[in-house]
Amino acid sequence: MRPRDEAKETLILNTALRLITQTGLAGLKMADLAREAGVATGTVYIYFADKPALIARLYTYLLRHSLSDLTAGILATDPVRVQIQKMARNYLTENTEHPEYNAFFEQYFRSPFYEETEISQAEEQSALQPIYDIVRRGQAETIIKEVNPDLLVTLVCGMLNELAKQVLYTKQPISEADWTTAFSVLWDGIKR
Amino acid sequence: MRPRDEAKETLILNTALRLITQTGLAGLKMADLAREAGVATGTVYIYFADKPALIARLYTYLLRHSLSDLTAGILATDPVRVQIQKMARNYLTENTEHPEYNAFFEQYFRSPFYEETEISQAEEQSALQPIYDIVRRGQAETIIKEVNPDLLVTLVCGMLNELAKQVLYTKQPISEADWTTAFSVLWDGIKR
Amino acid sequence: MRPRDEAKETLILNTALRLITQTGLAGLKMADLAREAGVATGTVYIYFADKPALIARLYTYLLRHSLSDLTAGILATDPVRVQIQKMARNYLTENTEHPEYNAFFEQYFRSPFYEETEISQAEEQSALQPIYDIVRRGQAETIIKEVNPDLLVTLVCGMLNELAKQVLYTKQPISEADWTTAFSVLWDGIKR
Amino acid sequence: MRPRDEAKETLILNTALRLITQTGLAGLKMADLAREAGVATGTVYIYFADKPALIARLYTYLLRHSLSDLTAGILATDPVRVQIQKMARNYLTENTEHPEYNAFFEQYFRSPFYEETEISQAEEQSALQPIYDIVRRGQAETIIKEVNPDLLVTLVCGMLNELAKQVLYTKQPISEADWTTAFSVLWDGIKR
DNA sequence: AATGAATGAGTCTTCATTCAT
DNA sequence: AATGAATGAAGACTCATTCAT
Repeated sequence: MRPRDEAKETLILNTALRLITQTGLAGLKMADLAREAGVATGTVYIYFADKPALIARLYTYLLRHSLSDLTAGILATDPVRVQIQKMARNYLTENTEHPEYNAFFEQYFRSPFYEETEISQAEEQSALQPIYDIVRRGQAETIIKEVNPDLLVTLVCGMLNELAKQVLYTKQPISEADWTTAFSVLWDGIKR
Repeated sequence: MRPRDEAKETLILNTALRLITQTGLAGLKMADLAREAGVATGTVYIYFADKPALIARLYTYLLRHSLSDLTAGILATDPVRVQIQKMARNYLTENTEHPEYNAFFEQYFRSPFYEETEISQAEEQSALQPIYDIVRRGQAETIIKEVNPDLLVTLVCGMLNELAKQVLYTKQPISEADWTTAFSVLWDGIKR
Repeated sequence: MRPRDEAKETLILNTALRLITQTGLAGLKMADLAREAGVATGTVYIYFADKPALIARLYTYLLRHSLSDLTAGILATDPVRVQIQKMARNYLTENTEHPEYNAFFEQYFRSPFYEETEISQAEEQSALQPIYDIVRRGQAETIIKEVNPDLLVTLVCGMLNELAKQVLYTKQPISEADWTTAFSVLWDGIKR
Repeated sequence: MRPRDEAKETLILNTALRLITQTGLAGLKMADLAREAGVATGTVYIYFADKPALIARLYTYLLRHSLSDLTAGILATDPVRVQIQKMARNYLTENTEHPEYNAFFEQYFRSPFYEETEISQAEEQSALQPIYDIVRRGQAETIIKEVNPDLLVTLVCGMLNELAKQVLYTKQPISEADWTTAFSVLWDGIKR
């Protein structure tokens, strides 16, 4: 017998993401997905129980991959300000280079698929953990405002998300000058 | 022969908006819409050629009706900081009390319906005009950072949008303490 | 608007029965049914929620029609023996002339559709009521064995069902001589 | 190279019979059958060309194995009445304890699988031979009605089949009192 | 011979749109 | 203009059968 191809699940998920980016979550058709992935329709149903299950799996899959290298290039010896700057830049880069991820998330939360599934909030939380860690460290060092970390993370992510959207719409990479400005707004906003 | 009922068109649009907020743009079914609006299915097709036309009409309709009260309560004599605080609060309230608007827009841009429409960006821009006006005044008074206003508006709107989402997801109105904190981040970020 | 055609439901049920007789319950396809009934596929779903609902409805429909004229030609003044003979003959005729009914029932009870549905036993019982009535009268007149009526009805129906099957398989109507014999076995079996 | 495993074929047939009893002939899925039998899907196709072949094989298999013990416990010295009573009891027991047989046969004849098969009626007839033998003896001894034996056997089997069904549906074994009653109806029906 | 992943034709069901009233 | 029954193309999912290992 043919061994169950572990890579095929990933192949299907990536193909799904690509199609969703092109045609929207609502436009995803199982037959298209199968054809694009180079498998038969039935094969998709070997790996995923049904369409909602596929979408839910795609969600957790992207969650794990989207924010995975948020800490890239950050040194433990970096001062808090530098760490936050690097991480913010990573976050922006991630969102700019993989706009599909956010595009999917936004659609998913508004879709009929969202309510149906039981997905651990924990997973979602853990992805943002590195951000919380630095915020806490900054507060401990009395560098960052001593307020609810959830609120700070919300505001900072909001700025970066909107910035990423802007980059996407204008289709122009952000200039170094603009990035410097943006980070100064971010940092002045959260520092003590 | 009764004339084409203007109020009925509005009724259908408002019903559509409500349903889209509940079930998503993709989940909107013409039969549901008709039933909820209290008319027959065929009647919807008297006022709108087809589903894409309905959605496009809803888009322009909302564009004209959203963000309308951004300047409410603002006095010309208020100092810049107060004006911005009031306007930010208005913006947040608007987004929190009328989440349908953003919910619709977010979905619309990602949907297959978007490609089909020919609508001027200009209209959208004008809604944000009061924000630009105050930013420029603040810069003239050397109170706000002397940088690209687009960037500032982007970052500020990003913060407020994310905050509004938070309010919606937790279904808890924002506390005064949190609002004070949020505005301090916003203001410290943009002030000179 | 077109008024909802009351006869269409019956048309679909009768068409379904015909197709099931030809191809078996498992062979019934909704598209075939629609085509044969001369309506669109979707129309079937206006009158019946789904396939199981259609089958369940067909069951109660046939139940009501199958044993409806069991008492045809029976006079209140007939003696018990004559009443039973007439009713037995009616029952046999019914089963012979409408073999589809029994064919459907037999398949229905064994099918995956059966378990799913909630159908009142009461309905089923009431169809056999005329038989029970006569049995009770016969017992009251001390003409029929004083035993559990359920058992008597079971045995008598068993004889007649098998006889009907025989008629169907041989495709020969039962001779008067055979009927006389059959009824003598039936009557001698239940009489005191 | 292992030889074609005779026991495995029987295992598959018995598993098929069990599943058909539970879910109906139409509900039998080859994948379920394989799993329940503890073999791979493909293995089933080594022993049987396809689903119709499997069903046809099951039919002849059951024909040979059912109704086997109809004469168990019957002594040549028993009077006709006792022989018939014992045989009727055997028949009832057989049908009650092996409802799968009748369940399968009833469905098989109605199914699309039936048309395809070429099987001699003769084989079926021979199983009922012992019943015919006793009936003839009873008629020779002028104890049983001097009528067409086919008709008598039909009626008697009809009673017993219906009784067996009753037992199955109520899931209660028949009481001795009920059996006595049932046999009295049977015997009074056929005796001179 | 045995395995079970893969296949894809075949079904059920939905829903935007039409049309007779 | 209004109605809602009817339409049928389109899409999700199943399952008998094949085939690479």
